[in-house]
Amino acid sequence: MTSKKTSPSSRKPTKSGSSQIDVARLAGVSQAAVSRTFTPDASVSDETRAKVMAAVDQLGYRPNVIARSLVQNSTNIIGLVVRRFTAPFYAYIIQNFIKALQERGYWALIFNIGQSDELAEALPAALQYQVDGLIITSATLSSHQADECARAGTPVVLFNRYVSDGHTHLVSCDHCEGGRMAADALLNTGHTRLAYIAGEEESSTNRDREIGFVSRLKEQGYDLAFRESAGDYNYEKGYAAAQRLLEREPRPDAVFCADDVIAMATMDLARYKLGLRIPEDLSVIGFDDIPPSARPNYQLTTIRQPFGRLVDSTIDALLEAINSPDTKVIEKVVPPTLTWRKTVQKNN
Amino acid sequence: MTSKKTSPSSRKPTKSGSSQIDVARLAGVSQAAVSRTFTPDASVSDETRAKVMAAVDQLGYRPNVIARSLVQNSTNIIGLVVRRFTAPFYAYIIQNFIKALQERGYWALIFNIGQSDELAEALPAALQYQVDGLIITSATLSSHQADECARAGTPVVLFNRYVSDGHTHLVSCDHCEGGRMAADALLNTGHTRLAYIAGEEESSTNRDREIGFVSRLKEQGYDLAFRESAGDYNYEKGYAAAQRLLEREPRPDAVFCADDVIAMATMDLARYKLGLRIPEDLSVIGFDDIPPSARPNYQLTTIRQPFGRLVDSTIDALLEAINSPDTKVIEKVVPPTLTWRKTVQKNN
DNA sequence: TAAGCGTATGAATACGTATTCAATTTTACA
DNA sequence: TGTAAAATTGAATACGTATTCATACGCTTA
Repeated sequence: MTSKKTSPSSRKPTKSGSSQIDVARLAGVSQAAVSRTFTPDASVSDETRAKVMAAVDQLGYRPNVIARSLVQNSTNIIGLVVRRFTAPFYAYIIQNFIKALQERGYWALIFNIGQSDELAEALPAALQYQVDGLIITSATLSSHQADECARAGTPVVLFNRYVSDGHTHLVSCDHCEGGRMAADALLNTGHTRLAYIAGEEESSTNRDREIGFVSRLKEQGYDLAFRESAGDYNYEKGYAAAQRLLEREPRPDAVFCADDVIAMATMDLARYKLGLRIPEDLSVIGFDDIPPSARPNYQLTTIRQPFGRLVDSTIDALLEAINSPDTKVIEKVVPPTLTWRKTVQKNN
Repeated sequence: MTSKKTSPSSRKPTKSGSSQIDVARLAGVSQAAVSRTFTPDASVSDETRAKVMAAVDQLGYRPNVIARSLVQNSTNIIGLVVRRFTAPFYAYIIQNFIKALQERGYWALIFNIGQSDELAEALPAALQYQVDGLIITSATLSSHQADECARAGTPVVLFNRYVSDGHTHLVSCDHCEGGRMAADALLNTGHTRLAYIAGEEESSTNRDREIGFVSRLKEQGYDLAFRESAGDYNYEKGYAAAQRLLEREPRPDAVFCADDVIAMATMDLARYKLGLRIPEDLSVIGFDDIPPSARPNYQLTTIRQPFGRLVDSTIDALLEAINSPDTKVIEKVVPPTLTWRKTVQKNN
């Protein structure tokens, strides 16, 4: 029983914790035996396993996942690049991602970016951490960045950004179709003076929603009579935009808001500042169907992004790409649905 | 130039990416030289650094942080154990944690738990990932769990849970004091029939807020005339609790809600279901001061938890514990402030 | 009892990096 | 120009684990 190797007590003072070697010594077996005890389907006798576990308990040993990751070339960590963290829709999405990943044995390393271009800093960091895969929400990958990921062998799935370059996996709600559904909902109920309040102008989600909305109006022989821009998906800015919109004469009789938060701001302004009745004096339709939209005093009619399907599809796509690296590019577009509540006037 | 060592192309097919050895070969230097090029303050000549960087560019090499973590015994990852992820207050807190950590060179590995007892699963996972430290929100650490962290040498800071066992670092808002402030605010404005709507009964935050509120009432010679419980920090349950509360006769003239979400639900019910005016017919005071409370149609008077100070203090405490492991137990209690808006009647 | 085969085991090696140590080169100063 | 000091370099080693390979063991079957 030589003691040439460093003992736990002679390590750096910061971290204690024993290794498989320590366990092996105490149990009177080899380090390999300890490793096998923690490896499913490995060949270990009940006897050695028992000896090992006894030593494990005594030392309070816990496997070092970092070391395992190094040799197995897989961390079981998924990088989650995230913007607009506190926006209700994304708060739900992110939580669902994390939960769904955990259920499949992965953990989420979060990269919070303020602006889309901060992706340039987050991406290298994620790759250096050897994440098994990457989910990017609300930001676009430049072709250079996509290359970097490819070189690192790290699969990426874009969430709710549609960029069909034939190289990047993506899962997105069909925002364009959602815009069309909103148009249909308003036209079929007899509205004629239609308005759109935009969210973040630079985002593809905003663009697609507007394109779908306007193109359907044209198809039916209508024009977009009013347009205002909040400039961001944000209650305060939405409130201000609604104010600019509704002080015009004549007023629109229906407004499609780029998301539910803006829609709620519009409703609050219309009702409590301008004294308008909804939907009698003004119809409002939103996008997302976040939980607050169902509250009694909103009862917002809105285009629903199907949370669950979006999250599941994204994770499925990512795991597929991880497990079969040569899989062809996945571009999944999920249709939204219309949640009909009480903010669109029916009997026009 | 022997080729005994495995070349990148003969590795597992899943991940490519070159190592320092590949770079060293191409640059005609030793692996140590490459390592030093990426180590701040290491001694490398401009010449070799240049050769190395050229090879790095050519190969698209990127350091493997996992391998570095193994040898340096430090991952630069902080585990963030989180509940009630989508509650607005926590969404903001979590985002701020992540941002503040990133600014200090750390990354957040998220562990989402549904119930407090799921900590039992999350904790071992976090420790196995060799996180440098752990922040636990809205959940309590059993003494056994605290022991496990101590054995692993992983510092822990509890956020907004007060358990003075003399062993666990913690940072918390002074919820008890917040309750007292709410009581003062209502009593000083002449209210006499006071109510409390509880949130999650099992949580220490709810308990402390109520204790502070009630004890101050007693001090001033008043009793808590009404009590209802939502059972959770949640709009729908808050709405239902408010309904039970406000159908009683005589009604309270002021209600302290365990958090802003419940307060908003109470306001909505009172105004739009019962036709009450706020604050003329009913005063409402909340807790947290989340951004929506400032919206024009709420203008909620509320006890503010100082986001920034809480987050900074928590991270300071954690980094302190990481860098000087023998630091004595930190128990930082941050006082709340009163944000006076328009939901408490003044002229009684 | 002997042959045969599956099962258990430990030694050795690899993963990609940082760091110590000794040797070498360069610089600074007289 | 010579010498001491400083800066640079590469070989070797360590971090904690999984895994290959060869060996030793135990059991079944004839």
